[in-house]
Amino acid sequence: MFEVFEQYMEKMVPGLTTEQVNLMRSMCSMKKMRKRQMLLREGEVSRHKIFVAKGLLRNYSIAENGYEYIVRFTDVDGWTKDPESYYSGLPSKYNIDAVEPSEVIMFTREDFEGLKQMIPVLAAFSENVITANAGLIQKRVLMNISASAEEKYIDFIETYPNIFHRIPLHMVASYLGVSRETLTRIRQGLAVVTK
Amino acid sequence: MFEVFEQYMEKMVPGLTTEQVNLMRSMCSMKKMRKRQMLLREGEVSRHKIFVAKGLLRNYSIAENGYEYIVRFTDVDGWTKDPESYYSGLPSKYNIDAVEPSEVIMFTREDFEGLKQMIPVLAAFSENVITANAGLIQKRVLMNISASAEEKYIDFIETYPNIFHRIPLHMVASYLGVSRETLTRIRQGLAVVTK
DNA sequence: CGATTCTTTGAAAACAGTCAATCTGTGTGG
DNA sequence: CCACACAGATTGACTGTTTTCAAAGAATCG
Repeated sequence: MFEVFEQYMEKMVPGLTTEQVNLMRSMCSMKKMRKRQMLLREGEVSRHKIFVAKGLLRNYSIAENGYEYIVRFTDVDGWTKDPESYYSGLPSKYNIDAVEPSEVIMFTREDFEGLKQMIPVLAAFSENVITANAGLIQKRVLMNISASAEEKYIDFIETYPNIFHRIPLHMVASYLGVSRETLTRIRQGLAVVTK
Repeated sequence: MFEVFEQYMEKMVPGLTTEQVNLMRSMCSMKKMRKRQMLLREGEVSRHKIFVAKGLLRNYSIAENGYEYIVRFTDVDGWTKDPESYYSGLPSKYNIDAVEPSEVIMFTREDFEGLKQMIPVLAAFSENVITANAGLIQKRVLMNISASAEEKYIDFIETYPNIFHRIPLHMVASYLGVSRETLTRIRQGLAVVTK
């Protein structure tokens, strides 16, 4: 499982030495997850940076009416956490679970801070990851406030071509903030045009 | 103008020495902005971290139909940039301008990276700022996909009590992704209840 | 004051959500 | 191997929210 992370880090952080990788290995925890298994529950504190080595995770919130709203998917080679709880140390309002059987590598905040002290290039890299994510989420906000349901759907399948076909339709709907039924109709409208 | 920044840094980064603050002063650029003055135009590269010492900034995108969609406000003691362009070095798709007469302190990416090397606590602090912002924007996405126009408006005035009364209604509408007219009607509905 | 800029109003139309029923595929246990 | 349960997807009718368009009414600023 760690090899995926190792290759990712070597690709993303060119100057990284073998000793530094081994240091990271000694500080991380690994976890295999079956489908639907939870990694963070509402009420718990998000204490880890989570790297996805295999599978697909989702961050979601459960509303009072029981509906699940998906705020984020994290595919292989991506990082996730609940930034709010991670930053504040307060209980999270979100959940994280596995959409597919998955494998993750995790670092507690304390350990990762220590690693950044010991591996200077890691600090810059870490900020880059978060900044890149911020760019993506800003784009998403823009779609949310400016686009129709159909445009949002098209944008989603273009932005995440490797995700949309792996998840059930109702999760796409939940991610877009659209009802299942509306999404069904949108897809049929598009299918006619495509034919 | 720098005093605001100095006080902010002393509050947020307790261990910071006077020499380190002076080092930051020597690396920054300052700018006074009149209302509507642009700080980043679509097509330019977002090269700076921007700290707001006074006033209020907005990040927005201009759609093909000419509408402006506001993806973010940055009040005093906040940081902004276009993360996508800042990260990639490619031209930005967004604009940043001043909603009020403002004063900003800016660091180029190169200079800030250098400062982080020289001031270790700065790296951790910087990541914290970005993480805290990520938490806020995640909450916003959740509102976007789960809430009605009225709920979004209420959430906005609760989340940003110091911003909503300083900006024209149509900017609130633009930020929420709602038409001006709808927002007018929502406010009147709420006003009746309040009376 | 005159010119923007901003806000409100009303009526019609488009859009998306809800509800209830049905359909489809998948997998499990008898 | 079949029957059944279950999760997921679709359909139609209806309802409700939000947008659009057009016009007019405040408010603000030089």
